[in-house]
Amino acid sequence: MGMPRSAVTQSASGVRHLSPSYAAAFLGLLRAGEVVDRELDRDLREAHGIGLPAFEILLYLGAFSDHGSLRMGQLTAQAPLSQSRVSRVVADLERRGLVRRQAWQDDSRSVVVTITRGGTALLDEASETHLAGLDRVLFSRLTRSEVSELARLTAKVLGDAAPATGAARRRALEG
Amino acid sequence: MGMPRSAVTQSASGVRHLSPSYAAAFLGLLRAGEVVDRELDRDLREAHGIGLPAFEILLYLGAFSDHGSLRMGQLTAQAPLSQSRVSRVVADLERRGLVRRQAWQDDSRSVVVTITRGGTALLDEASETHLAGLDRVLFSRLTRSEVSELARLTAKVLGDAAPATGAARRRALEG
DNA sequence: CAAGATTGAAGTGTCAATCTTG
DNA sequence: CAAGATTGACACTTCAATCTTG
Repeated sequence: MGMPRSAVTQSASGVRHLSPSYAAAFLGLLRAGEVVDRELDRDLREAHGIGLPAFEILLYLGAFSDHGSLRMGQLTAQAPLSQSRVSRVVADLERRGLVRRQAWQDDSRSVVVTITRGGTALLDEASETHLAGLDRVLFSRLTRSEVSELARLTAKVLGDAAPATGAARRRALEG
Repeated sequence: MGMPRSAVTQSASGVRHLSPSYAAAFLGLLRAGEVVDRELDRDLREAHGIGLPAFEILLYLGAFSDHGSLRMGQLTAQAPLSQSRVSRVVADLERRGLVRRQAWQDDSRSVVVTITRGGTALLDEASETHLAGLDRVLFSRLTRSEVSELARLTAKVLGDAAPATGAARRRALEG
């Protein structure tokens, strides 16, 4: 199985390497991901003082939770960040008064994170920045059907393997 | 211009956010890039003690240069790394005896990096690891035409903006 | 002891300042 | 002063150790 023989060629020096088309797909995927990530992160930092990871956490709390609250474990499951990273980002958000942390009633080992009024306000503003950035670096460059195709291809690449923090994510989604 | 209105919807809480299809393309691109990068980096580190950035530098020297030599500026232009990062990686490679650095004859401000015999040997081995990893995480999951399509879409996203270290890259390619 | 979360140490990367040569 | 490269200080991220509660 695996890649067809034509994917690999031999350079003058004898080193086996990828054919141009395969190299373009590989390098393109890595660099496009980097560029989009970096640009959006920079936009948010310059305009609102928070990075993309912090923005995503506010977004999960503000837009994809029932009452603006999620436990740390749930956040770790959704964000493509390690448990320790989520912990540090949330601690920073709390320092800025954008979220609140409190022990969970049912099991005080868990910590419930709740977005504050100020956090919601920042989220609203930052969402506009984020959407504008996405349009600029990604969506304005593709047709609607190309967006769908990109979604399909990347999903296929990701396959079963859950994004980034695979094991932790799967565990948390089950628990 | 930009994205169609259908790309943005309004959640119960009133926050504007991406429609599922657009979110999938965005998140998919970022996470697929991260996963592929991370896996290939780990493969190389475990098997050969060098990361993906160092591997790419050896590859440029060993497979895509005329006599195994390139100036620092040329390396910076090709690798998606900052000038300072290239400097540190090359310094590390020299410590391990995989490359050699010497002042350039024509202009001793420049440094010429040359891959050593040991570096070439490591490159040969690491290339096999790298190709196997690429097959596992990327190419075995896509058909040949999907690989082409991914290359086309990511190139479109990258557009004029040169990958990562845009300005530096363009400057160096001209000089 | 197991689960949930935090923290210390270390790796990796960037920006800005610096050093050297033209 | 400008160009090429290196270095210092700092930011971000992860792994492993730790702390607390069940």
